[in-house]
Amino acid sequence: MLPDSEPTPAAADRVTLFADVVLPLPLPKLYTYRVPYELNDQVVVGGRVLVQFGAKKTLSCIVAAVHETAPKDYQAKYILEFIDDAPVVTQPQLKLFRWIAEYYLCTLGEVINAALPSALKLSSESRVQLHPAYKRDEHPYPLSEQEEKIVDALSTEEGKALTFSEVGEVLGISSFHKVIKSLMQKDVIFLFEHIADKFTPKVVKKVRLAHHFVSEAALESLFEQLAAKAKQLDVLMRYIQRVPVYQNEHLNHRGLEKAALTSSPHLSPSAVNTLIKNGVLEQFDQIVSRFPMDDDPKQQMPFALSEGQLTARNEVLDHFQQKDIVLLHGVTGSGKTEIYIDLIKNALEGGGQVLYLLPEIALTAQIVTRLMRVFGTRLGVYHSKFSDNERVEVWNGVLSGRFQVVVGVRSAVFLPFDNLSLIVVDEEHESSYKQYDPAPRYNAREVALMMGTFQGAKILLGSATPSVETYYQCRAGRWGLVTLTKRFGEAGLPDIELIDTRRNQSPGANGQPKRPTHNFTPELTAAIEGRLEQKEQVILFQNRRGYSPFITCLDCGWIPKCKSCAVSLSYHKHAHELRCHYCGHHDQMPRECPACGSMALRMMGFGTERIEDDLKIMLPQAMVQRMDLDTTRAKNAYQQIISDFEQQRTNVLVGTQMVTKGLDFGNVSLVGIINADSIIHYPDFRAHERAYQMFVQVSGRAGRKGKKGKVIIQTGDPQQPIFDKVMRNDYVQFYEYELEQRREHLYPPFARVIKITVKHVEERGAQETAISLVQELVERLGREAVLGPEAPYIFRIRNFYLQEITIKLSREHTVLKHAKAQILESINLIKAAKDFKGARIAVDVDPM
DNA sequence: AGCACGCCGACT
DNA sequence: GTCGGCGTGCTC
Repeated sequence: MLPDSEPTPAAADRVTLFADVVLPLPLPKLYTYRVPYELNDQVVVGGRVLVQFGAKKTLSCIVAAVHETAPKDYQAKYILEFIDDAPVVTQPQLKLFRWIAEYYLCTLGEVINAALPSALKLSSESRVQLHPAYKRDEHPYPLSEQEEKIVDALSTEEGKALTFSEVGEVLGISSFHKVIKSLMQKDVIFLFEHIADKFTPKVVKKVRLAHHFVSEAALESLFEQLAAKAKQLDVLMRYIQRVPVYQNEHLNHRGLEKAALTSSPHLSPSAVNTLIKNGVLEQFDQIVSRFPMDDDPKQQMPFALSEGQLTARNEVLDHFQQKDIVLLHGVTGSGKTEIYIDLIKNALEGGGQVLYLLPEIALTAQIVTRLMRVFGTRLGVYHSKFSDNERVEVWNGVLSGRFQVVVGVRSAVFLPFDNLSLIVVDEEHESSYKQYDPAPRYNAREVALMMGTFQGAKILLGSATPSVETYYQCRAGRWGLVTLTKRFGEAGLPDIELIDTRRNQSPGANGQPKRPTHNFTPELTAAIEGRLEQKEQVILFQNRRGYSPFITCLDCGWIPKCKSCAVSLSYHKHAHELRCHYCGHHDQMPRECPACGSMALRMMGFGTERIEDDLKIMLPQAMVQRMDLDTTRAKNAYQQIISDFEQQRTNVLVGTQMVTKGLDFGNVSLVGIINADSIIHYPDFRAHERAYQMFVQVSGRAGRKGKKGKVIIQTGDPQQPIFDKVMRNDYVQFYEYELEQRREHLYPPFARVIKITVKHVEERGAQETAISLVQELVERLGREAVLGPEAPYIFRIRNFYLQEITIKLSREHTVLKHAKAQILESINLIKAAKDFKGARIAVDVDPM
């Protein structure tokens, strides 16, 4: 920066820079601000700046571009402040984010919002301060009691400032705005915006021996002085035991965590404090990483790949010579993880970064621990249960090069990699790679593929049940394919048995088949019992949580429904309440029917809670644990359940989808699917694919480490062709059948699908908006490309009525790009028309 | 997303 | 007569 006194350069030399910034708001455009001349050399693309937006708001945003073109139609405002001197978002990231926004039809602001840990998004907070001209004694207006309190609080020191919430605390009330307003009118205080970095480093309290005691003589006399103070002596002894101060004064300087002295039961915390007070120990703070650097890195676990794994690894490497993308199709339990680890090591030796993506739920301690053992502190983990501060540390660790390997869930694709050489996408078929609700509705697998292209990285996709789209690319020869057919350690694939639940059904009073009243067929019960006797473990899969999906009044047929969604309320026995699984609304369980007063309320259908309950009654010796959304909400609950099952403290695990994914237990010999029908009957072109994947994946949990497992599938319709393919374990046959279906009905991979959802508080509003939107779309894309509008099965969620429009497009890139522009145009047209004001329109590219 | 501007009902 | 409801349009 130039000092004020220096003459400014001649006008001709003086460049005026403008910065296009991304605001953290869902606005379609970038906004152009002017760079103050003195700060020209400070502006950095990817750095954060502070700007005034609108009349009131001060926002921090990311600089996306710097140029010299002054906007024609308006006067650009000045950038207020530069926050970073180095980019927080790198150039490769910006390029990727732009691609995401373009491909998934959302704004760059939405991508940035999803990408940055919220601690990197600065927030401005209003604060108040005493007016510099205010003098208490000379002030003309009288102040109220509350106003006096605020003035007192602000007068404690020069320039003291309070946030709004602190003002609320001082007053002890929450309605403080009036008081602030009045004080401002009287010119007692003024308001200003304070920008706070939300990231807080982790600090530990440490203690060390005061400098002048670090000698044998000094210590001896200290011990004499403390001879009568046993508690203090204990503390001191422990300290010297842990920190050998004689050997190395430097060790004393590094000190010891205070907690190490205060947490032990026979050491007195107050004695520690007394020592600090008397100057024997010094207390100090140290900033530490949330991911501790291991002082002595654990031994690298040497492991040898089996012959089959070795061959597969070499095949992958061979393919990488010509192709950038390879699918590793390995049956469950074939040991794909070891191959990944070997390839990651290989990639790291070449000096590049590695990203290892996992679907949300499979990110178990299991895999992380295995990777930790090999990669030690070079490994970063990025996970949805991480706190914001932890995320920022991983982000910065990638930027600084500390983390060369990152294991993470879908949002890990946003991390600031700039030199990726390998991306592993494990369980590539998983739908949790696709973000559903807030935009950006991206698929991390697709983003990873694009990232690979941009950074020249190789991509390894892995799955036992690859998505049809992926397998199609391999068959077409564009991507490499490596197949592992043998299970690791000679374990055979499990036997699969179908049990017909209809056969077990007694006919109802009028001869009609009743709803199933049993969730366990005798075959399943006997099998579970048999396995428990053998001290083996069992996994039961039921795709519904809660106790029962709905309840009904036997006298009048009343069924409780959610007041904001078109679904019945599920009964949760544990909480004894009715819950909506779509909006979270919950009601008390009624004692009697609110419609007719009858007491005959009956639970209908079976959720995981009920399976757990019934099993405990049927087989009291079984130790049953349930794993679903309700039991895994706490931060470590998931891990706890897994480790209990792993250590065989529990022997039956009942759960939803969670139990199907990536878990790896040695002693499970039986897997039961309680009700397969609910999985198959789903109104969606991917229903069969999803069902196939789910059955094969959950079956894969049975029988490992040399034991042959068994799978029991309960269904009311054993003739379904899908069972045949699951039982033969013939992926290729499934694929070919499914591909023909897709070809015939023109679905992916033969077409690209874009789903548009129109939401409106009124049913008519949703319908009319959707119809008009379809008209616009048909005009631009042709009749055959546009399907709908149609109300989805659950046609109302959170008080919004829904209408869906499905667009099918040719895969050709230029056509696709053009079509997306047309779609945006249609939507903007509809949004601008005032008849459709209340409508919200969401676009989902490649829905899952 | 906010927030200001603006045009119609229930209050002093 | 005003206060305030929230519809719509703009923010560099």
